[in-house]
Amino acid sequence: MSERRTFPPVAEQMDIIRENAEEILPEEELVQKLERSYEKGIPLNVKLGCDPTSPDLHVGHSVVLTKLRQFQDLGHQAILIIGDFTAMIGDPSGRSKTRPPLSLEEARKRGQTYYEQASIILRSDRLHIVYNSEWLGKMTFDEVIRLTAHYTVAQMLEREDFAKRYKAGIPIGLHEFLYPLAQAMDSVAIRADVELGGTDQRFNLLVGRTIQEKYGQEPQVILTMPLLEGLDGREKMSKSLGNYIALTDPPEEMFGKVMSIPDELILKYYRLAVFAPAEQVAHLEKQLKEQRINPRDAKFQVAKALVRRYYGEEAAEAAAAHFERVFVKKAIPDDIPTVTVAPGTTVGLVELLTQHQLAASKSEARRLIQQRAVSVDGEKIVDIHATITVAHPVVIKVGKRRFLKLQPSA
RNA sequence: GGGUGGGUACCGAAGCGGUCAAACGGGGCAGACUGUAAAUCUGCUGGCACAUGCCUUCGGAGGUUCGAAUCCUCCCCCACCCA
Repeated sequence: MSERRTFPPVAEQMDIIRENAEEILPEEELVQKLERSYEKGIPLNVKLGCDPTSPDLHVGHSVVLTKLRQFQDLGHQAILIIGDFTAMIGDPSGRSKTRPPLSLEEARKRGQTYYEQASIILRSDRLHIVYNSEWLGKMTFDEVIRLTAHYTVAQMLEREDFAKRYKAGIPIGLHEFLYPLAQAMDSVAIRADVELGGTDQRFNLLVGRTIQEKYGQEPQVILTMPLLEGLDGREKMSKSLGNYIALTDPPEEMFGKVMSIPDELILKYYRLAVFAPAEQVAHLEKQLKEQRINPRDAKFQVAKALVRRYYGEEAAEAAAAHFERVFVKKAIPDDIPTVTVAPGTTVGLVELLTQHQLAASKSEARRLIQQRAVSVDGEKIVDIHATITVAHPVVIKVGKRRFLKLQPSA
């Protein structure tokens, strides 16, 4: 922390920082902070808090993580706060439901995974990881009371999701009011200069400013990033809604998921998930608008770009080829799960589907067969009593994307 | 502490003694179609057996009844209003 760092000129930094940002509040303060940092050679503390409730990071998280990475690349100090303590509260931001709280231990464990996955995007130098139980866990009751005295119920109810829930008669746990305050204490503890978050974090981030001031610090600047809709195109991408692309999804999966987003989201994904340069986004937008490119092809391009970002060129090509093959040409992919069985074994199709997780239950397996979703070696099977004898390799297909190969053991 | 309205399948929400595995919507899955795992249309959507059948489910525990998601008792939980 002590060695002097050099930074690009402030104007240049601001251009990068503004890229894709939804809101920077207040922008002039950020410029001042940057100027001071530039002159003194001291990096800004850029905070990102994460709630380790769901250990799987997805493309939605990547939006704000990428912004943090940009700060790192500019020479600033990223501070990733693992909210192991706050996870016990369960952040209600943007949700209309109370979240199930987590034990400290469990939160720690998930925090570790979070960190591992975040480092797919972040660089490991200029990065501090801290657990907020370190300071929040030590606060005494009277310290907590003093903290809460800085805010009023009416102020808390300004937050949209609280207000909504209150109006709708949906419970709000008292502890949930403590969440923004706890998060604000994180900013105090690490002396944050800037805090990043999604737009749904706006309120919490602003509380940080107020509280920092109350504790005698210069308030942080807040920077919010747009929220990325999930695959359904309506709800925010989230694990619990299952509409997400995980950072650890294999290339083909990633590709396919992008192909399933509604057409209207193509550009947004290009911008926020791929973080493509503004000119390229503009170019694609123009092509789409003038109908010089088929939306399918545009989506194809975005899907490829996303896979390329995480897995490189080769994987991107392969994933594209796979998609082309399986979904456009409806052929069989080259690498499908294979089970070896004793040659000549005869099994009921229904049993087979359930045994290998191609169907959740026998009833479902039957339903699938009746709905003409199951084929064996390219032949639709409609008889629920069908059996299969494995004399040579047999390929079973369920729906569009579930395959299984039965291989007689040699 | 008092009052009122509630707790139904993955979610929302009807049902208020048999015709209830439970309307309807969302979600999910499948099929058709297509430029895609988009959109649209159609079907399916507790489990087991499939021939009619059986089992589990409507906050929990008991009870009434030939028969309960529906009635009664106690309990737990939630919201709102009053104090």
